[in-house]
Amino acid sequence: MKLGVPDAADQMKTIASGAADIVPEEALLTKLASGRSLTIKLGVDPTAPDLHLGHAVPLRKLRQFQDLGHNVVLIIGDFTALIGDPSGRSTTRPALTPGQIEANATTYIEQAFKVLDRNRTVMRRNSEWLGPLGFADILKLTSQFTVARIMERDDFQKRYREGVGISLHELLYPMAQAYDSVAIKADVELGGTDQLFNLLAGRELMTKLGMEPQVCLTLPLLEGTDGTQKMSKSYGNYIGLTDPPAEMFGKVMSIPDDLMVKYYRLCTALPVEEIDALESALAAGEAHPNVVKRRLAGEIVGLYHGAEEALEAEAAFDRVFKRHELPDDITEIHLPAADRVHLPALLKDAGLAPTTSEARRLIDGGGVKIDGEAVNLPAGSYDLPADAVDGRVVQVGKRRFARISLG
RNA sequence: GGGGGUGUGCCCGAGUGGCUAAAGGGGACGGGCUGUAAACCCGUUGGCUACGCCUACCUAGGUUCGAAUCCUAGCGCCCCCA
Repeated sequence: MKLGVPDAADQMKTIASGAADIVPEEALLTKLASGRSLTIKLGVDPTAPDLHLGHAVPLRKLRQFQDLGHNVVLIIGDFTALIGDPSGRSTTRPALTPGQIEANATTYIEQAFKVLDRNRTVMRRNSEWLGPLGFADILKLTSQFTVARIMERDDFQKRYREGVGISLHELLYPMAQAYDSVAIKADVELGGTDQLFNLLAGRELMTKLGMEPQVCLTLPLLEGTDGTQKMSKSYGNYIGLTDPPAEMFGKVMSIPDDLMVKYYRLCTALPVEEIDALESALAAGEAHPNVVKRRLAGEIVGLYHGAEEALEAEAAFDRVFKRHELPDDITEIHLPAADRVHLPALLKDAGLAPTTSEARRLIDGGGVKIDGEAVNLPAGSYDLPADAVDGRVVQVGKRRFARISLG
């Protein structure tokens, strides 16, 4: 064993931590034991402009590979984005315009390097090799797959059975992704559990073309802050990599307890043994969940913003939610002067409520405070004298604040 | 190519001429409890400076004093036959 490079079995321990499935495990062990630097592939769809912790899960796993001395090829699916990955989808994805794809790719790369090691990362775009393929090439490739095989896929089956439309081009997605693996000669490909089919397609295609097939490593999907649905911007349950520290801390604190260990495994850089210890302490009731969750939030914020910011975020959290004081970074909102202020309009203008109707409901429901005092207005009246709000902090719910200044 | 269905609010889903801004559920939001967790209880859930007004039941027309509800055309989706 070379100095500083763990042997295959030790590497395996780190790689397997948090992984959902490794197919086949022995093949990975063999590859690791060969001693060469492996090529680890991750394909990403530049469909969303902002990355969140869910996207970071495979990136973290890639980082572990890098730290073990392997090389990562990050494939921007600029060409496959034209198809739209049908994985986990109940309907056909809307196709993106090339402009959107470019913009998304740029921000993706920027954010991905918050996690990845630049020196061991190669960036490729799959338009490089998918773009030049002609119809004849595509026919040749499609002949490697059977309809029955493609239709084995859960989501295709489901959609077919339920009569939800499947566009013909969607059937080609797995093949396109498989060809990526061929193009870069991948040793291992990562993906979410919903990607297993696509990953296996790559393995099959490589075998058919006489190459050493890639190993498929799947990672669990990360549930969002609601604890049930997978983290996604469209569900509004995501924790963004670029969220400000205090917000990030708060969001982590709001995840269900049951999810803590999973988050530790998939979202932090803590050693496996330490996480195992935390898990058993929690199970035995020796550790208070709140303490463990605070640590988790601190670790995650620290990862993206630094240890100092993490401490500050925790302090800010305590100030607002434990001692019910005001946060220290309240947005200042300037509004034109007036003798009397119509509160619903003010809430809307200050961005504290989406509409005046919603603002009224919040007021009626006791969800609005001025300088910590619940606003209690007689029915049908929503006006306040100017000095009742000027220079004061208006609060909606527990986490929306704004300091108002008129003039 | 032919025949038959179906399209409701964030989602599911009632409603088949006026009493419907549209039952019920889910979700979401606000309040209580708390550890900004879960569970539980309560309330809200189209817009509007608002005891009223405006816009809404796929789209465009039409019938009617009056339509989400009836008619016509179009669009989407589904099923059966070929």
